[in-house]
Amino acid sequence: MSSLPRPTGPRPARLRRVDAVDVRRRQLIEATIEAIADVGFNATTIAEIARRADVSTGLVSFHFGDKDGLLEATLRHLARDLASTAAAQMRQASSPRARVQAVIDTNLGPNQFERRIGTVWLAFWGQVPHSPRFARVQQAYQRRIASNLRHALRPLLAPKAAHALAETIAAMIDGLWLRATLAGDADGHEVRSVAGTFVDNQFMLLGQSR
Amino acid sequence: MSSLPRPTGPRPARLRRVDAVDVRRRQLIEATIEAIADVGFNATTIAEIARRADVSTGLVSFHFGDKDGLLEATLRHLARDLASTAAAQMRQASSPRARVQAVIDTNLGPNQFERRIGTVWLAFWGQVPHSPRFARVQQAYQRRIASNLRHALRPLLAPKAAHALAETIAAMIDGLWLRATLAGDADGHEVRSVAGTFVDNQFMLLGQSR
Amino acid sequence: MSSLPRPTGPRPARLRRVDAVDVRRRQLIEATIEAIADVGFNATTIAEIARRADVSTGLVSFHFGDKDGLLEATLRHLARDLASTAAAQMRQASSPRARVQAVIDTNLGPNQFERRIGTVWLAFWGQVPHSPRFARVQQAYQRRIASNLRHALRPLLAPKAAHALAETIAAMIDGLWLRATLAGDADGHEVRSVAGTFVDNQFMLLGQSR
Amino acid sequence: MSSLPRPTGPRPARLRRVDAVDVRRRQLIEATIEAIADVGFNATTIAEIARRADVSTGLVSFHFGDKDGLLEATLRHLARDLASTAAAQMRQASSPRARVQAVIDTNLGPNQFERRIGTVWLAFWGQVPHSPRFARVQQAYQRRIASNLRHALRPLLAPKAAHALAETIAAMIDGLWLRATLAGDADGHEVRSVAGTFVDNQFMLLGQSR
DNA sequence: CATGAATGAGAATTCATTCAT
DNA sequence: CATGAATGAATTCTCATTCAT
Repeated sequence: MSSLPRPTGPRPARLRRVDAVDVRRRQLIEATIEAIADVGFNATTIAEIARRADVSTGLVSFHFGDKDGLLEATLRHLARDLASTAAAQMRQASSPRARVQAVIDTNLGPNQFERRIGTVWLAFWGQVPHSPRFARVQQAYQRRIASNLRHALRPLLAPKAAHALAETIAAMIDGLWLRATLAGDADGHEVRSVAGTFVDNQFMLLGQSR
Repeated sequence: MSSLPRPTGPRPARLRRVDAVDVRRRQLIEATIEAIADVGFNATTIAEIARRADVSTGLVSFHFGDKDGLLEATLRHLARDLASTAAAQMRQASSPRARVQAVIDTNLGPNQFERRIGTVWLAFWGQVPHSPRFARVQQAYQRRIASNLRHALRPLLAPKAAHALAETIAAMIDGLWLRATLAGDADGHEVRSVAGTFVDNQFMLLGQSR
Repeated sequence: MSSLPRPTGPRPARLRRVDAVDVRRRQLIEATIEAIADVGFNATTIAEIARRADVSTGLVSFHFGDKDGLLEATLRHLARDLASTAAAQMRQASSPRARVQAVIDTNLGPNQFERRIGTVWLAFWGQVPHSPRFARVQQAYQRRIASNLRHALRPLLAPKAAHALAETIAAMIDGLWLRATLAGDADGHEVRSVAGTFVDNQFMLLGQSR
Repeated sequence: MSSLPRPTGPRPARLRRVDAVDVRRRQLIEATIEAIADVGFNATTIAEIARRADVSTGLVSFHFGDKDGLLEATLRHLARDLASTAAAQMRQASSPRARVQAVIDTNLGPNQFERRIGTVWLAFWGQVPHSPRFARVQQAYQRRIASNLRHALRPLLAPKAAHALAETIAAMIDGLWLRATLAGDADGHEVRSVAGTFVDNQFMLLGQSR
């Protein structure tokens, strides 16, 4: 309608096709997360997801092939989200202790204690042992946490010791998260401080053992 | 058919009615555990369970009302199993440290790392946020661990500190278990030693802080 | 209700379980034949079949696994029917010529020209090139016709010549049947006489060539 | 955009509009034939056809209205192909016997034994009894064969006899084709010779009966 | 107590068709 | 002319539950 000369360049007035598709995919993934959080894994049907995303049921297969494809994309989305948060927090930390705390804050951060997120992770974990697709994503996530922690501890410890402590801290993080989520605790504050104290203690012991 | 008076006494030749029923219930619960472990929560149908138990599908509703009843009974069975193992190990422990170790050995014992058991717990946990029935059982289990640990630590610590340390140890136990199970590690040995070392460190710190 | 002593033996008053199951299977197969004849292969849905058999849709998978299983069973039923009719007619024929006529009468008999039957065969044949299951049944049927004809001709001809003539007669039978069915002709009478004349001619030629 | 007068004449540089459209239609029809031959009638979806023709799914409705329109056009294409081949072969034949042979060679020619073509005819025939559109095309084809044969036989026989023999030969042709196609035989050579011998015999009998 | 045939609601998936771009 | 995202009805298959035997 405008008679002004369109600026040449990569930017058209409307959303580009490919972007619109990405938006739709995101929309379906969000709807999936909400459905799992609200009604659980079993009750999360394609119809339920489509209803929440306000699209037709057929669209899921169009964009994700089948339900499993959508679920895997959803799990990947959750994992990627966590990873990018972790990366951002790690960049801002300037000491080993701070970097460890960054990992803790990411994994036990408020986001992760939202009912919306926590129950979804839990639901996926319940499927992991019987879904190679989920297992792959889950393993990548698990390795990334440990790797982040090892990297943070490297300046202080020999590789083997760094590995052991990283695994211990990772377990503590996951355990605290798990118990809080299963108990329905919404508050991550106390949990984060427990984890912090735990790490402080470990670092104190490290200082002594030197 | 015999009109002779039945000898009263400790044991009739045949199984008493009530015992036969218990055997059937146990048989169905075992089949359920195996089915969940083998094919996952979603693929565990009544037909699948009945096939494994070598009974007809109709029998489930007879003994457990409906599928959900069977599942809840199965979860209770798992929890009770763990509790009785814990009680037995606790009785034999004579020091606070040994009692803590008993909790660790129970929860990270070989049983719990059987694929058969671990994936089943995980599967149930995935349902906990959306099943009040499961949630109740799960909460009881979670409280029992913490209570066992608090009881073990009471001789050494003030109630509040005991509570905090108990929660920390419980989190460590669950975290180690979770990571090992999700990663498909079958070996509980290493995990138990990590937990032991962790507790040793905590006790060492306790000694210092006095 | 009767107080007479039951005759011991294999025959209970009511239908035996296994017989009832057979009746149900037969019922579903008949419904399938009618559905294909009436509305065609594509429009023959499980719901349509169940409606005609006056049972629920779930019963199909219970008895035949899936739709394909029912379709294969239906094709086998048609083929077996034809085979048993052929066998009966062959037994009553006392000369080579009569035996050939028996094959003709079976395959071009009134049954085969019922709309109910003809269109169903045709529908299956359309699927044969893409269904190994159907192809197997079809091949068995095709071989049986040729074998019947060869057997009838054996007293008159050397094996090689018998084979050739059998194939020719079989082709004539199938071709007549096909054209009549495709044209919607309900009348098998004319077709049978054409086939008969054709065979007479062939036999006449045989007589001359000797 | 050009305002120059288009040069009238035999051929413009670009394809004319109407030709380009014809090319597209042909392209879609060929893709349909290949799809039916490869995956069967039921699995031949519009998406499958579009994929093979390397166009979008929407194009089908544009050019053929709907799927059924495309299928009918495909069947007509097959029939027209056969008819034009037959016409060409007939023109070159100079005797009644040769003209009959031309019909045989056309209908049992190598083309018709290509898997690509044979299974497609068969698939359509399976639908004929339930599709008036297909039935019309099929009847036209069937009549044409018979008419060609009658025409070839007219110099030798009275109309009634010509009709009868034409039907017999047509049945033989279709029967041979059918059995060969259903059996998956790729070779038309043997089949053509069987048909030839058959006709020779018939002609010999004709000579005798005069 | 136990069986297993039968039901029927509900789930995933497919696919012809439409339509804004 | 052409695209392909979107729709939504139709279909198959699954499965917890019931109930006559």
